[in-house]
Amino acid sequence: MRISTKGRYALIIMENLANKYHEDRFVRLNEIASEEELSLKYLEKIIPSLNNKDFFITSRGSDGGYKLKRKPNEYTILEILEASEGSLAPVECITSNTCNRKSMCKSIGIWKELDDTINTFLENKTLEDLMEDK
Amino acid sequence: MRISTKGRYALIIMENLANKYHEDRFVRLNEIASEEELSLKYLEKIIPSLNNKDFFITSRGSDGGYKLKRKPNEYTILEILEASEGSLAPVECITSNTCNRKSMCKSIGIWKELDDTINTFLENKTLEDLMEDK
DNA sequence: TATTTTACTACTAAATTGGTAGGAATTACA
DNA sequence: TGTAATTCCTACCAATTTAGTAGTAAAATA
Repeated sequence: MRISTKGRYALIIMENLANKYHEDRFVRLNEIASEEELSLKYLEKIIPSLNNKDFFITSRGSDGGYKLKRKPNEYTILEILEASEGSLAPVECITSNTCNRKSMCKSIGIWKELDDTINTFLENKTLEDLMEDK
Repeated sequence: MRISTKGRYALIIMENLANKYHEDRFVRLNEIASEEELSLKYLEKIIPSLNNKDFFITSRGSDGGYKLKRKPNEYTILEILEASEGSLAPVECITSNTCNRKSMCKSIGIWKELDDTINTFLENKTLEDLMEDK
């Protein structure tokens, strides 16, 4: 039941930007990639899912880059992970309703409670909780 | 962050046996497979991970099968899922220690807390919570 | 000895993961 | 005006994982 690199690297991108929030400048993705020792090309593939959620102010072209739109404590870890990974639900049937064992399933109650437990935990953590100067 | 069919079907096998616990007989895997509309051959592949953990009394040959060794409320959902899926830790570094970003990682604290949250929840649910007559 | 069942090993197709590669669009600046 | 820097977008790919199937050996019963 693992979080993939997509979600983990998304958190790293966000945390990197959070620590530069007060600098109020556009941060190049390549700066993040080299500081965090990650592939620029792979980060480029992860960032649209975050950008779609309106997490950033962006600027293209020379001297372009990304900065956070909101204050770090206004992003929950849950929304960052859901944006990058999709739903964190432990079983598909919580979100999709396509399971053909549904009528006979005894486990669904536990899966829903587990899903709630995970979501509640991650909803109550924000980007600020990841920051250095905390 | 999904539980795979291995874990889900393991829970189904255990729940099926739990509901027959009072009958005190060896239940053939084929009986479970047909009642639960799952492949016998696939269940055969899942069951060794449970059997290794000493969950069953087994008997081979004609009239053989499986029965639970303990009472249903003496199996936690956590131990069943860990037996079938392996660790449920949301990131590998919680169990393995091989991550090369370890010194710079800001997220590890959150992952550990999440892991604890999940484990605590599943430790406090037992097979009995899945049973019909509850 | 024949049948039934667990136990064990090998194989496989499809999906997912974790990337790489290349180029178009946009902007700053010399 | 042109060049470099950067985001944005699409296509590709190798390795791993998932979700099984197939076949057979070993054990127990009748």
